[in-house]
Amino acid sequence: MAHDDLPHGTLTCGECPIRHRAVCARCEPTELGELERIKYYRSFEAGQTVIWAGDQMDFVASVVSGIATLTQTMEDGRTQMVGLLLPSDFVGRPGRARAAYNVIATTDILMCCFRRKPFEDMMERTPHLAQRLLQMTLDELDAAREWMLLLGRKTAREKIASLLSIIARRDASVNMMPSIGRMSFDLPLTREAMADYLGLTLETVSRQISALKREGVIELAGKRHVTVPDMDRLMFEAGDDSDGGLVG
Amino acid sequence: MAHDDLPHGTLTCGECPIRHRAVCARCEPTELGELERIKYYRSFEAGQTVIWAGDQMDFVASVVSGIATLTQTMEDGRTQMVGLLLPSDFVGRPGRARAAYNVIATTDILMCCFRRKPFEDMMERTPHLAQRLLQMTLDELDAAREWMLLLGRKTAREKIASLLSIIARRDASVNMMPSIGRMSFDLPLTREAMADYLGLTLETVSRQISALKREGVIELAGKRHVTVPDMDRLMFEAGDDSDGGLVG
DNA sequence: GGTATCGCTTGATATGGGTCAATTTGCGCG
DNA sequence: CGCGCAAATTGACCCATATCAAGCGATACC
Repeated sequence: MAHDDLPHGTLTCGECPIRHRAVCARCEPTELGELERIKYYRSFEAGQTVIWAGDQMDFVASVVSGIATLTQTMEDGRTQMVGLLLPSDFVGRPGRARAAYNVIATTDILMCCFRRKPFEDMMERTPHLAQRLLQMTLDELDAAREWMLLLGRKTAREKIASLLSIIARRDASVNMMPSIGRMSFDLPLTREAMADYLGLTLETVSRQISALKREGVIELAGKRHVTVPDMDRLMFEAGDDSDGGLVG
Repeated sequence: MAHDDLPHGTLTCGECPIRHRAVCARCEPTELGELERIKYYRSFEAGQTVIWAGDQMDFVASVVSGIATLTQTMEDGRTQMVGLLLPSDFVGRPGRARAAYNVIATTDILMCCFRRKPFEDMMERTPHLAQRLLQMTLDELDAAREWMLLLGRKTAREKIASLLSIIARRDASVNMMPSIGRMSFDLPLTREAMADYLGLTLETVSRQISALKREGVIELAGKRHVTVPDMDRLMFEAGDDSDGGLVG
């Protein structure tokens, strides 16, 4: 199977574009064949719960298309989103018996699943695979820590600006575009989902978006399509380092 | 070298007590010998910066004794703690050229360091080591996500109660004690550090601790020594699930 | 022994964002 | 084309936490 024919979201190596990230067909043809044998596809409709906190997880998976969220919930219903799963993202931790949070489909999604046991067995034997997963997990950890700064110390306005600039950048990286100057993209989340992500209420999200629009930091076409006339301005509003440098 | 003679904080296997966590002398004597050859010790005084965001990191390390914190900082000085390094915790991610945050010694600390390059080379060859690091990183990720819920959705009182119960449990696990009923421990952090951890101001931390004391949830001897008459009560105040179950 | 300092506590006041409630917008569907 | 409903907006009010400020107690240092 040629590298370019791989289904979107297939596990591939670190040299490939962002959407393919764990084991490379070119680098490891034998391993890829083995992965092919233990994989299957599952699809879920928007709103469906893919994994419930406490579930026995019998598979690990990579998102092929669509968007899902990881959420933590308190007994009284307060919820906090703790991660966003976009195409190519991996879910289901090898070695974990149970899930610690809910995975909920935001749009219809398709996932490429691997049965847990054979996947873990394979990981035992192939350092390359364990290392790729380690890299991906470290990336997630960095993102989670960045998010902790946002949740703990940023104002509502900065939180919104941060979220917009992150979505803009992920969008740009998928389309292989630079994320500077004027940019347009669709919001893949409702106001409520944004609020859960940012530790705010949906009313505050709405008010801050209106404020940014009123002040010309963003333009809105409909409720979901955003145009940012000047990414630098948005990054400034987000309170991020002006050098934009992602260290680490 | 007998297993029990290993210096506190040495990398060991998953079957060992919490303080020894990456590679096991009994399981992998050869590898341990190799690790022995590339390791050295470094100590830092309280307040010293061990690693500065943006640093080229030439080593990875495991905390042997003392406490350090991971912090993120914004340009205007707002800081958010994003991790706590206790004895046995690992820092310096293989494959990362630069640090993404500051590591600051809270007390005098001793670290067991491994030169980066040989460590990574060794990881290439030993699936066991990469897998142990993956496990540890997944644990950290779970903790980070738990923390995101706290930062985004908990009240000041719940935040304080959560922090106290986490410290109590870590303390108990180090001393191999159960973490139920009546417990005593020392706070390893100043009020300001607690505030940075919780996304609060130090005044609010102080007020909430006073309130918990006034209401009998905790007792204080001096400013740092805490006694919890009833862990269940504290957990209730923390807003955590009453079943106490750590799923995942 | 006196005093400067640091960590902490407590009080008074200000304010950002939450809460509750009323509309408005926009989209799917008969 | 208009109905119905969910999502989003906007307003009024309130409260939890931040901010600013004063004072306390222990420890270190001359």
